[in-house]
Amino acid sequence: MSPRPARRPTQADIARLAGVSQATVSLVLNERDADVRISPSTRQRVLNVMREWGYVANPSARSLAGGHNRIIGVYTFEPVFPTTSHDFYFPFLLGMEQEAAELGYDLLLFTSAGGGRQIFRDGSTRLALADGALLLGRDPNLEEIERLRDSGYPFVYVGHREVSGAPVSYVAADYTGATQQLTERLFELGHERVAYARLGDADALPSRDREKGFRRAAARRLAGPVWTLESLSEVDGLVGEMVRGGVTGVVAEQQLLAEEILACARRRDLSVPEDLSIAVLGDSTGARGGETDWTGLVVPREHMGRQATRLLVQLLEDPETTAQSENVSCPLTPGATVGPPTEGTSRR
Amino acid sequence: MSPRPARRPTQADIARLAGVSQATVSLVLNERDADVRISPSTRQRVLNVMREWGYVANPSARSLAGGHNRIIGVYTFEPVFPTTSHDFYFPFLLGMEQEAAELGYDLLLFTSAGGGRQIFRDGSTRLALADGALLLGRDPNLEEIERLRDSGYPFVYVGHREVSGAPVSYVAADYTGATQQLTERLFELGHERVAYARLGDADALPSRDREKGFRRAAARRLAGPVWTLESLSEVDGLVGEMVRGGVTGVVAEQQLLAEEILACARRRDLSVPEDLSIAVLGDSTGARGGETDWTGLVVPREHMGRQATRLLVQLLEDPETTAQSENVSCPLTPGATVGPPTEGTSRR
DNA sequence: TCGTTTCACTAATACCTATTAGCATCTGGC
DNA sequence: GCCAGATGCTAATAGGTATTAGTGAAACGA
Repeated sequence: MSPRPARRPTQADIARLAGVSQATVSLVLNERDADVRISPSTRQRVLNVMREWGYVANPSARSLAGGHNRIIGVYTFEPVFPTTSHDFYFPFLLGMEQEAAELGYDLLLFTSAGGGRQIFRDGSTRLALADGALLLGRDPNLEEIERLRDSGYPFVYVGHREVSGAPVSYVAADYTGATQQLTERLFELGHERVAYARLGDADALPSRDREKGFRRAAARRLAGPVWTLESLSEVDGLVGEMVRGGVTGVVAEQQLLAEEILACARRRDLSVPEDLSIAVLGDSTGARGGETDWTGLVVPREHMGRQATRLLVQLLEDPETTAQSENVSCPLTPGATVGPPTEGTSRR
Repeated sequence: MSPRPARRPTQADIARLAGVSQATVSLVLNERDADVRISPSTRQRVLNVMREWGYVANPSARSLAGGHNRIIGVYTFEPVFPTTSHDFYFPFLLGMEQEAAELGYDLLLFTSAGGGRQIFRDGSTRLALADGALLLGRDPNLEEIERLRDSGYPFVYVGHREVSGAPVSYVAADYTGATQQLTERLFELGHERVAYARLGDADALPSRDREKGFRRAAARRLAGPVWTLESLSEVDGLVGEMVRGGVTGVVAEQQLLAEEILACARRRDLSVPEDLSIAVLGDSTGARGGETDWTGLVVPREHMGRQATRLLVQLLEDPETTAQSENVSCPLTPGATVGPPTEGTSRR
């Protein structure tokens, strides 16, 4: 075995040592027999020199010459740490890793972006180190996404995402469909007035998607109101209004909100699910009070990660494809917080 | 905003559109004012064209021109899936991600290697897509490691690793030190005869490291025997021998073995830790029977991941550095399975 | 012997960026 | 007017690989 080279050997080095041209080295390396003939003795000589000097092709040069590295980038709009954040991202990443492995792609995690995360810095972006990228995060910078779209760089957003101008590709959970099903379930069980409650911003897309599903299910029925609360301190008053207004079923957008509704109902000696049924539209990733068997939906994070990866590879391998959006359905969990209303509970 | 380009614009395109040279585009992009002056009007004109056409620098070209992309590869010798395997790898990955983030590097997970994993394929390796790589796995191909070493490609192995020829860099858990401490702890508590038991291969490096620690602690004492078992069915006989031989403390290499020893001791109405103290030298990653408060060591996976990443970056940023090995100490867990022997338990 | 085909390569070039010596012009001081 | 320095660029080249038109030599058949 030869002494370690001071720098990594190039094809030009191998060519000189084997007494052939650099083009021949490339042809031998890439087994281009169908196009250009190489004699067995020349081939063997080149391979021997490669092995002896530990030649490794430079992927940057390869990429520059041919265009692709089969690398998928993963960019998050928040740092993956602390751990609570990691719990949110982990199932997505798991799905992405599995699908990338099956499709023969490697994953480049953009960990270096640090605290003040920007896709573009100094006029360029590290995302371009990968053939294309998967974007995810709860509070993304829309201008950066639009700029990335305009740059022609292939990417898929994980989550429902609408931007100004031309559309972007995304894979979203079908919150609308799942919320509609849960709400219809309440009506089918005999609940006549069903309300919708959320905590915080009504304009966020996932929030609007869920409300849309609720309104669809409630279209031909006596719908209950849609409430937007600023803080948990308003929940007790809300439960009071529900009782007075004859509401026997509620669809709660966040698990935290659902838990508070449950607590207030118990304080009022209301039984759940008979006096008040509660369906929850989110599975809190920091699930702490694991005692309640909630009726609700499961956010299909792992499956979304897989789907997004598959869609991105499709975009990469067929550059004529325009922006695509796909929905992944949310499984429902039957749970114990939704059931038929008590007879005579039509408190009107 | 101009229509999306059929292909990504290059610096040559921007130069033509702005009426300057490609070199000027590069200088503007990289803010090279200290070296070459660019007038404000020219700068602005170039920046406008870049923004208008969504120019993104090609990192492959950048790398080829300048040499580094600040990417660390992560290569595992087994697929990261199924999930049991992922539980093993996850803490290492967590440490690596954190350290990479702090040092300003991105992580490239080599997911595409698939089932029949080889570092080298078709004369090249995808590892070279990264500036350097972290290797980990329980059953690596030593020839491939040696070949990689000889290629001059920078890497660090996670775990104690010895190969023929020149050494390789690695970061290992200090099993020797921790085992020595646990064994000395038994002696200090009054145990006079302490045995060592393992299940399976005595030649594996982590096994030898642990035994080494045991022998050090036992050097000036009445050491108990070192047992190597083929299967769990031999454990009952072993416990019988311990009783007859006056052994009151045992250092078990694997948690599975320790659990079986505990079960056999209970069947013989031996109390733990008084009649028989059990120290365990591994934290099973598939920890299932979480009821026992084991005295033992913690494998510092996350810390090892961090350390390996730090060492690799050191190798990358100082190419004159020779192979390094570092030990990460294993924290001890006090637990409840080790305590003073019962008075008069000197059953001899 | 001549023309055609086969064999086995190679010279040149493309890919895109960063770097730097070189050059033309202008300005200010003597 | 001459010279030195400042200003503002540019032409050329390096980095390493993949690709292909072109070429020289050998073999074969008429």
